[in-house]
Amino acid sequence: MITMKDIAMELGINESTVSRALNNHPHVHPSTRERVAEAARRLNYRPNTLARSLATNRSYVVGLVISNIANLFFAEVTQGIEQVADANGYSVILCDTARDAAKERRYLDLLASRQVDGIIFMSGRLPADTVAAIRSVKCPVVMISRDGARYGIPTVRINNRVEAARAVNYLINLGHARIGFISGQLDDAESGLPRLAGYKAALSDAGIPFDPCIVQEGDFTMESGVRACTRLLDAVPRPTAVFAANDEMAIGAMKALAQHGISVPKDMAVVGFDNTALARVVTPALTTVAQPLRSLGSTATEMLIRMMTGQGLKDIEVVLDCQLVVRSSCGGTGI
Amino acid sequence: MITMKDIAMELGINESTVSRALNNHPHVHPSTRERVAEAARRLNYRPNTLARSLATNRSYVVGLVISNIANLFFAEVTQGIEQVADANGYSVILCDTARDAAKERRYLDLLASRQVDGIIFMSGRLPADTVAAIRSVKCPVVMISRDGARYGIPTVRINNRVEAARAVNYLINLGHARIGFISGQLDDAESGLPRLAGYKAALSDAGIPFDPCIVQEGDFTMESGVRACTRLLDAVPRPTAVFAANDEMAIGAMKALAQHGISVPKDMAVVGFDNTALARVVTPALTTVAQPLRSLGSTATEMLIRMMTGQGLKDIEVVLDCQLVVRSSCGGTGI
DNA sequence: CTGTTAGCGCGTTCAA
DNA sequence: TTGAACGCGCTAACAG
Repeated sequence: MITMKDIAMELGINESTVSRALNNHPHVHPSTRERVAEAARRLNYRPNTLARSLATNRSYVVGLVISNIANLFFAEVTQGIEQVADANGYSVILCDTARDAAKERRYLDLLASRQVDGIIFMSGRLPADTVAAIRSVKCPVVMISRDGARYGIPTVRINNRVEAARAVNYLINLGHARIGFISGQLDDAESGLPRLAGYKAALSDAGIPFDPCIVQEGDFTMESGVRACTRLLDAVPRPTAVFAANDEMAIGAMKALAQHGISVPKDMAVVGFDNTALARVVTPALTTVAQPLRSLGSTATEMLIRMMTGQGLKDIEVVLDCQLVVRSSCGGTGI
Repeated sequence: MITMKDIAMELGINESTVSRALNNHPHVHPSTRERVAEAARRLNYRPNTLARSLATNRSYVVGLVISNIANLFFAEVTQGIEQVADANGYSVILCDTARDAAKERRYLDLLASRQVDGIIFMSGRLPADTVAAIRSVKCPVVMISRDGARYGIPTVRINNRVEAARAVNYLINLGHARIGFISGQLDDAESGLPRLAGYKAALSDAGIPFDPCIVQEGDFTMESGVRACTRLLDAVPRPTAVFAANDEMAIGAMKALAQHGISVPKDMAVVGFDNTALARVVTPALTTVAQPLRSLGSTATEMLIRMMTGQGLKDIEVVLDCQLVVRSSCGGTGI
């Protein structure tokens, strides 16, 4: 490995002069600056970021703690994060926790050891010890789609209640009065309960009575969507539309409908939530509440950068809007 | 930040003794070891990995250069990589190149600056300057699904020719004699040409003449699959089966068939390639050549670790097998 | 078994 | 504008 010392010796000057020249410090003679640059090029010098970080106490690395990178939701958010991080000179260390709370804490510790300048967290629930682990890391942390603001942790999220209501209102405006709902786990304080609440609120605002018989709990998997929808089909009267708390369950619902020979959207309208690539790929293409996936990532990263550079935040919580993307599962044209 | 020096002073002993105790070196008195451990716990000591890496010249970080993390193919491979890396004490720096060759080289340079112990590369083609950039990084590199072996770079891959033939043979055994093919870009030396070659070989082995009219080139996107399949439907005689070089195009094909009222698999069998989550989610669920996605990642990482720890490799190239997963697009039962 | 010394590569004083 | 000296936190070599 070739170091600053090497190019200093090569030029018969001092190491610190090399450092200053390479880092574009103000008071270096143009000629020395040029000689240093030339020598660096010629010797194929590569700065050692580790040493620099140790000396400056800034690593230009951010940690990303995520529950499942093979899930399109996280993968798309991750892309937004990586892009903004890189554009600002930061590298991203990827930590996939597989929803294991112990692993989450281990990763937080690891990242602290690695002297990351900041952390983006979007994994798991927030029990007391996880919050404690986050606090014990001394660097800035931003959360995505979690209830971090309650603990004073800067957060980027959507308003799940409002966005779920958006979907239901759309179905109501389409003329549906009997709308089934496939929820996620109701102990999920983010995508579970709030989306159910939004469903209820929209019905209530429209004067439609709430019928628990046409609410089925799933677990965000396609298979659970199949089962939940199958149960919904037994309800009397049978719903004319189904809203699912995420796309995978909505897709499962469409599978169940296909099995029963029920045509979408002629006999049943289906709406999902998230708008990962899955939504546009299924047949018929899925109408869905589109989360701004990349924006969740990029916005969070921008917040984190402001914090890492000591610029401070206007708001501790940023709420982004979703958009209803109408596709053929609901009367749109599809691809 | 609390350092080894702090806990050394606290205990009135020497810094290096602390280091040895913390690192479980052989010759330390059990009692001092315990006192050090206790003090470390009490003071909430966290090792500074940066400093350690600088001193030992090993960072326990690997770089991952990938073209698109929001693509399920890469996301699933990435999960395999991260899992094995973490299990062996390595962290992963994620670099998303967006298929930009300049960005690839920039990232390689960055990773070298960050003193990564190794790199996994699965992005883009391999023009001379990319190969040069890879060589100029002095750490071990492993490639996935690329023609790296030709340049002496250890590689994990599948045999695209053989695996494509596997799918076509399956269709032939099902009784199909007129099998359309939707290829990827033919200038893709990995998933393009070889898969076409496998298609041709399987036909030839079965004594079925090759008809260029029922081969259409796409670009691996769903939309291109729609267009290609639409063209295939005009061929006379019309194919009874379609094989697409990846799942997205196969899904596009199924969309086109649905638009034309052609029932899958009754009137047309469809087979794809890759087996990302997309394949099991579409309706009907897609029969596909299943790449061992996580294994590609984990195997590559295991190779890399062998290299980084100086254990050497048996083979410079590891070829993994695929498996045909039969789902309802082809006569299977689907979900 | 433990202390001393030196050094990893770089940034940053403080003088000159 | 440059050089000399020191420190970042940790590991390693050599004594003792």
